[in-house]
Amino acid sequence: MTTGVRDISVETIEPPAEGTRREILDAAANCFLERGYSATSIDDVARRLGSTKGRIYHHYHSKSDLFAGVFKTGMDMNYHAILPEFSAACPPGEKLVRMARTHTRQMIQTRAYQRAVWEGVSMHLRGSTTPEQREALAELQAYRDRYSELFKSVIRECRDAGILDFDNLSIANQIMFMSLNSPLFWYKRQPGEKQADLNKIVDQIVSFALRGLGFQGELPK
Amino acid sequence: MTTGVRDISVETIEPPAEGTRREILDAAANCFLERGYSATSIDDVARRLGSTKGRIYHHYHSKSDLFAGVFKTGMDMNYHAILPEFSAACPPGEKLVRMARTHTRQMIQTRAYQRAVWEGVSMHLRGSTTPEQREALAELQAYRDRYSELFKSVIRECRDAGILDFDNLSIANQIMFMSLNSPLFWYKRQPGEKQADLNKIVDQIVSFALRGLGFQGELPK
DNA sequence: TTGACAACATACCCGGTAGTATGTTCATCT
DNA sequence: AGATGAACATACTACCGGGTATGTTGTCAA
Repeated sequence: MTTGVRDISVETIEPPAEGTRREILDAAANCFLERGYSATSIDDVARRLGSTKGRIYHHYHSKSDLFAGVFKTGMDMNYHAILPEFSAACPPGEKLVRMARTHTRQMIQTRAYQRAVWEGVSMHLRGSTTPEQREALAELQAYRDRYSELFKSVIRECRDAGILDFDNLSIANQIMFMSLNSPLFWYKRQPGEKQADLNKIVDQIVSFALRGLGFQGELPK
Repeated sequence: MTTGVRDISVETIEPPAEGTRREILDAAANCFLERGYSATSIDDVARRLGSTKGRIYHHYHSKSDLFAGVFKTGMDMNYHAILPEFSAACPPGEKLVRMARTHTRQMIQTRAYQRAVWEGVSMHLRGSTTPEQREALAELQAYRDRYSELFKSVIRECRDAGILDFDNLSIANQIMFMSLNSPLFWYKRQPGEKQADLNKIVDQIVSFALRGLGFQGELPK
C-alpha cells in the first residue's frame, strides 16, 4: 500500500524501509526462535533492536502481522532456493536429492525464520486464535503447502519410476519433511564452522530421509 | 512429601487424590496440545474441567509445576511401555524394531502428553524461564535423556553388529526420534479407527526410520 | 523557509493472567 | 457431637503485555 508511492525514486527501491523491516524481522525471528511466539512480547523484540515498540508498530499492524512477516520471508527464501532445483531438467531421483539438500541447508542457514514457519504451521493445525487472523494463517499455510507440493510431485514421480518405495504418499512426505527439518531443533553452530562439516551433516540427514523413502544405492554427487 | 503420610490406609492407595490429579493432568495435557504451554491459561484448564482455579492450585503449586506433572506422566508412560521391550532377550535388530513400534504407538495413543514432553524439551533447549524452574526443566530433560539413551545403546549395538549403517550416532538418534515422533504433529484420529489402520501407520513410520538408519531387508513380525 | 511526512520515541490504557487469601462443604476421626 | 482437615469455590491483587494516542526529530520538496 504505502510502499507503492515511492516507486518514483531511482534505483535502490525503498532502501530505508526495506532495510529497517528486514532488521525488525531478524530480531523478531530470533526472539520467536528463543522463546516461541506467544512467549515473545513486542517489547522483547524492541529490546533486541535497541529501540521501542513504536518502531515496530510503525511497520507492522499487530504482533500476528509481524509473525506473518517472518513466516512469509522464511518461505520466500525457501522458494528462492528451491525453485531453480525444481525447474532444472534432470532425472527425478537426482532432482529430489538436490532439492532435499537445498531444503536442509536452508533449515540450518536461516534457522530462526524456518523455526517460525514451523510454529506457524503448528499454530494453524491447532484451533487457536481469532477467526480473522486464522484466515491470515490459512493463507500462509497455503503458501507453505504449495512448497510441500513441489516435493510431493517429485517424490511421486520417483515412485512411479521405481526409484522409491513406500506406502502412503502424504505420510511419506510428512515424515521426510520431519527428517529434513530436524536440525531446526538440535543444530547448534559450532565455533569452527567449516563449510565441509555442514555439508557432512546435511548429507547424513538427506541420506537418512532418502533411504527412509526407499531409495536404494548411493546418493549422486 | 504429603503422599507419604497416608501410606497407613489399606489398599486403594490415595484413590481420590490420584484420580483427581490424573483428571487435571488430562485436561492440562489437552489444553497444552491445543494451544501450547504459554498460550494456555490456568483458567483454560479449569474451564475444561468444569471447575475453577482453586481446584488446580490445590494440587499444583504453579503453572510450570502443572506442566512438569504432565511431562513426567508422559515419560512415565513411555518408560512403562518401553522397558519390557528393552529388557527382553532378543537380537538387537528385532529389539530395535519392537522398541520403535512401541514408541511410535505411544506417540499416537498418548499424544497430548507426548506433545507436552516435546514442548518441554524445546523449552529447555531455549534459554527461557527463570533459573529456579530452569532447574526443574533440566531434571525432566535428564529423565527424557535417559529414555533416549535406551534407544541409542540399542542402535549402537545394531551398528556394531553390521545391521545398521550411518555416520554420526547422536545425529542418527535425533533424526530417528524426529521421524518416530512425527505423528505428534499430523496424526488425526479417524472416525472409523480400526486397530489395523493404526498398525499400518505405525509400520510405515517405523519402516521409514529403520531404513533411514541403514536397515536392510524386511522388518520382522 | 516552511510545511509535510516518514520514522521513530513516550506515555498511557485496559484486558487478561498467575498467584493468593479467604470462605465453604463434607467426610472422617476421636 | 465437635473438631479437624482435605478439597474445592469465590474474590481479590498485582502485573504484564498488546495496542493506541500523542509527541519529537530529521529530511525533502516546493
